[in-house]
Amino acid sequence: MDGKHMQIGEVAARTGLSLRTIRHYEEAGLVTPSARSQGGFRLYTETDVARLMVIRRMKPLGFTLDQMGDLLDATDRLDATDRLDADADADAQPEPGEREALLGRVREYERTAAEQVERLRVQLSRAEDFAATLRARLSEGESRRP
Amino acid sequence: MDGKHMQIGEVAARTGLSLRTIRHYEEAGLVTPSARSQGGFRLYTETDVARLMVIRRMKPLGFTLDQMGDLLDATDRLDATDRLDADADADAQPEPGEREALLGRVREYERTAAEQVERLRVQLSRAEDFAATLRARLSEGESRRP
DNA sequence: TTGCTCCTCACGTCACGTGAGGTGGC
DNA sequence: TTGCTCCTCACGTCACGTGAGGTGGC
Repeated sequence: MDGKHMQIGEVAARTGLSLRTIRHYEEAGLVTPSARSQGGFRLYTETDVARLMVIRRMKPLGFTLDQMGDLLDATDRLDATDRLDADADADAQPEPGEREALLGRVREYERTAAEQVERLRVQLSRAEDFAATLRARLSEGESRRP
Repeated sequence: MDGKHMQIGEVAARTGLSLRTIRHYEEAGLVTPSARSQGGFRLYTETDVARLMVIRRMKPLGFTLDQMGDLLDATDRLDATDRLDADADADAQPEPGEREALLGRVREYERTAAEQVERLRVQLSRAEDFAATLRARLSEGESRRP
């Protein structure tokens, strides 16, 4: 542990994800550890952990792993073209249409994300409603035999 | 359709559940249709629909179907003992411990329901957080090439 | 008879959980 | 050498989705 690379256990503790889940995300192509030890242990960087945290934030929105992978890919590419712009390396500019296509993909996800937030709000209010009903049923039941 | 019995399609429309889901809940022992037509069509009453709505309200809380069945069973029995009390039919009183046991079970579910509501709140705020990040990323990306 | 609704298998899927049996590394 | 952490299969599970092939009922 040199502060640069973490084993999967530490990553799990920090992200709140299970080892199996982290490995599953790797199988699904979402987050590949930046390195492996000679013995085959997965070694993660802060960047890897950040990526896992993004996924964790997305999960409640009900996206499939494929969709999350697609969105991560789009934002990665967008970041890459941004960096090319910053470098002002005219020869390395991406194709003119790509940037717009990427933004369009991300916009789509932003739209459905907003929808899913609404859906979550509905679920939350339903859940609160249910919890209140349970409490009412309980106090009613408890008052029957004082 | 005489207003008393509904076929599964109407129940699905009213509850927002799929036909498959309603049948699945039946397999799991949660809601059995009150009757069948001669041809084998499932026929539901308003009570059946109400039960399905309860399940729908519970779903966001992340209970398993088994737990929902257990809770529905407990509240059903509680309602039954309440009705016995009301009838004042002394011979038909439930065993003395049963009522307390049932209330205990319901209390447990009420406790975890409250916990899950908290969990949902966390998820909602994470989701909002993520949606906001996406929006920020988008307006940043859009302003790069005006 | 034609449609639409429903029926029962039964296999598929998604996101992991859960061992089984084995090895790395301080 | 002992522990603890990690590894790769690989099967299991939960809550349904999705046909396949067939029938009910206005």
